[in-house]
Amino acid sequence: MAKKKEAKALDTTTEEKIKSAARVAFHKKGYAATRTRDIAEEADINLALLNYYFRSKEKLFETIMFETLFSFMQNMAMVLNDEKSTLEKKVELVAEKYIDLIIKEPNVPIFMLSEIRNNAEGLLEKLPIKQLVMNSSFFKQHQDAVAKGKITEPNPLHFLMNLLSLVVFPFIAQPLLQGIGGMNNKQFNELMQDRKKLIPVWIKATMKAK
Amino acid sequence: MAKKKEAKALDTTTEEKIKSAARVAFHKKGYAATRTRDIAEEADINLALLNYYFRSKEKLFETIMFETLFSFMQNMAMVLNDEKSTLEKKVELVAEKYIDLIIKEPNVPIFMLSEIRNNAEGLLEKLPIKQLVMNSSFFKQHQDAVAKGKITEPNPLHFLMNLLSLVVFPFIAQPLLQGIGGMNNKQFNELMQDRKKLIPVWIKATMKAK
DNA sequence: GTCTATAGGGGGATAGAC
DNA sequence: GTCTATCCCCCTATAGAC
Repeated sequence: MAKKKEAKALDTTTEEKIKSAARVAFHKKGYAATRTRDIAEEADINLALLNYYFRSKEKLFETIMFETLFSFMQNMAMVLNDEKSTLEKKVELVAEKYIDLIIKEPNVPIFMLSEIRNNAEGLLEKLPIKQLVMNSSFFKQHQDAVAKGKITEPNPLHFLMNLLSLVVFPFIAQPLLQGIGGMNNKQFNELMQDRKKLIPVWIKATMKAK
Repeated sequence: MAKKKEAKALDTTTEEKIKSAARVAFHKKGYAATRTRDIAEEADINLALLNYYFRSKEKLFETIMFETLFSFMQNMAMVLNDEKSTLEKKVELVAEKYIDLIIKEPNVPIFMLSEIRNNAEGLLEKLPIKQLVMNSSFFKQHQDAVAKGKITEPNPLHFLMNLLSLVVFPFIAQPLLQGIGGMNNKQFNELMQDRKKLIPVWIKATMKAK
């Protein structure tokens, strides 16, 4: 008793150091292309320690993957289930919050979606993502708006897809878009900042479109 | 002289068999997670032959990657540069054509974008993607429309991003969306079929939004 | 808990016969 | 061109000292 909870400041415990290094590596290169040696080196510990703490590369990956998915869902849930905000406000919040979030961690979306694709059943069945979305205030408000004739397309999945598409896709295609537009990272991020304001306007326009 | 161009029917030459198997494997699992042994087995040839034809896994990958990117760009160029179609018509064509294309090969978008991310400079500098888009009829028509006050947001990159986002992203997030919506593949594809008609309507709505 | 050293296996590539 | 057999490196995981 003395070692376990000492360093909670910035570099944290050994276990946390390993997880931080693993998170960066897995998010950047995915499971297959990441080597445990790189993680150990980046965490500034020995390779054996990694297995001491996490038993195997796969277990370590599962830990990181679960935390990444969980954090994503938690953020999502917070916005979609806020009973006090209108549907329009929720759209604004999703755009603003996720654009900020992804600018900080631009590799997370493609990482998540790639790895989910490799292991679809396994990963998703453990998290109650379906209920989270289908029972959300967001979905109820969408149904109301459809009933009142404020939204023409009745399928809420299209609405959610459109919102996520406009927010997330540009980051997934970032290198391609920078190639097309001749932009550096700073210019690209400025473009994404624009979208915080633009996406809610566009989404609103699609609601009444026919 | 007699072996090289005999089988052009369906299963094609040995080289083509290897490429077909490699294409499927790489598209599905990416470079790192694909084993040359799997490709050889799937192509129904010996592992040594793979190296005889392509010298290395990496060279084989580059071949597949280049062809995939080239095919994508060629399709893009054909639509964006058709001088005879209006901007609205081009939007319709992109939606229709790419949704059909991606339903047939649902792994290609995330494959392309993942691997581009791993090797951004190298892969994109070889293809004239910037000129292709920036000099396209599509971009000129967009500029015209902006000048005539028919489109409020003047940056053509936003326009292109929005179109590609709405078309491509749902496929990238397919397993997640199927999880949320409780859909099987057939139901998902039907939803994508809807979008062929819906996306042009939505895009048109965003043009005039403010 | 942390290290060094090494076992053990998998995967890419090649030698050489046919 | 195509095969079998094999090399050899690299990576994960573990044994065992401290």
